[in-house]
Formats: sequence, structure tokens, C-alpha cells
Amino acid sequence: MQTGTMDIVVFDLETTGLSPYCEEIIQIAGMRMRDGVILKSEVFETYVNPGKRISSFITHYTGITNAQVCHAPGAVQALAEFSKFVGDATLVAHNGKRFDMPFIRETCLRNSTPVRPIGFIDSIAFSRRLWGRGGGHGLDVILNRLQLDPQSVRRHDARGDVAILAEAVRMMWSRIDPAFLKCPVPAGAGVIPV
DNA sequence: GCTAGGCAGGAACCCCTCCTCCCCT
Repeated sequence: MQTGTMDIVVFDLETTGLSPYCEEIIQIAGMRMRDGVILKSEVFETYVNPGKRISSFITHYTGITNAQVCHAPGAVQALAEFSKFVGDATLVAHNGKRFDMPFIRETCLRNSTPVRPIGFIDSIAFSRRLWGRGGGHGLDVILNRLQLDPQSVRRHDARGDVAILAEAVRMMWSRIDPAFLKCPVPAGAGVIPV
């Protein structure tokens, strides 16, 4: 993060399943936001070859096929490129504390990839801060609360999810701290390849 | 329309453990 700026990268993973310990990443997308401004030209996106078959359930859920990932880089290369894109920015993902960050951590561990610490914010924290406990904090619930149209993007594709999540984060953040001077919710830490 | 793993947060209770629910693909 540069002095005087709040650089974050909103990101999303698609995977072959829910468990970080036995499933693999198949797509990564990221979008940079600086001081509350979404930099739509500063995007990262790649498919990832999982080294295993994508189940029909996941293809149906995400729209991602085996053909789309078969010539894509593997997780080690894809995560290394993502890490370059991220730089020193703080990562933001929805339910990332339980899903996306463990997926990166465990994927690096399995591949003996050296990692570095990186700041991380779970966007669920913005929702909890704004709307308390009732009603849930799933992405669709939040989009509905913010009157954002989920049909405007391809949901469950990392590129679509990250675009609409970035807008949701921008709106939630601005309702808490319109100046975007610092993160208004507790930030944690995760790891990303060196 | 469909599966399954981990775990935060709350309850009950004074420090842990158990329980339930959430949320991601």
C-alpha cells in the first residue's frame, strides 16, 4: 500500500468443490480499488488447470468446463501471477476467511510454494457492521439489500462475482466511511505466494 | 435440483465445550 492511499484487491476463486484440502482452484479473478474508486481496467483473470476432472455439478454451477481449463496454467503459476498483480494491496473476498484464503493457503502448502503474509478483509464484515445479525450475509442477500442487479453479471463466474462484489464493497464501505481513509472493519491476515 | 468440509459465533457458564448456523464452490 502506498502512503496516503488505500489499495485493495477484491478477488474471487472458483474451485472444483468446497474443501480447501481436497479440491482445486479452477479460476481466479481480481479487481483493484484505490481510495474507494474501482479501477475497472486494473483487473486480473485466469482459468487454472486443476489437474483433475471438473465434476458436472461444478460445471453446471460455475459454467466452467474441462475444455476451458485444460490449457490454462496450473495453480502454482496462476497464484504467482495473481500475487504479482496484488502487490502490497490488501485482499478482500466474500467469506474469504473461511473459503478463499484457506484455499490459497492449502494450495501453496500442497505445492510447497513459499508464501508471504498479506492483509485480508472479509467483506462479510461490512455486511455484519451495517445490518447486524439478522437476514444473513450471503452475497445475493447483500446485492438485494444494495439494490444491485445480480443479473448484470454472470454470477458464479469469478469475473462476474468479483465485479459485482467490488461494487457492493464500495457501497458498503462508503456508507460506513465515505472518505475511504482506512478500513472500517477488522482486517486480518492471510498468505499469498512470494 | 443435486453434495460435503470447515468453523465463527452463541449458549451456558466462568472456562471450556458443545451446538447450530452460515457461507463459499
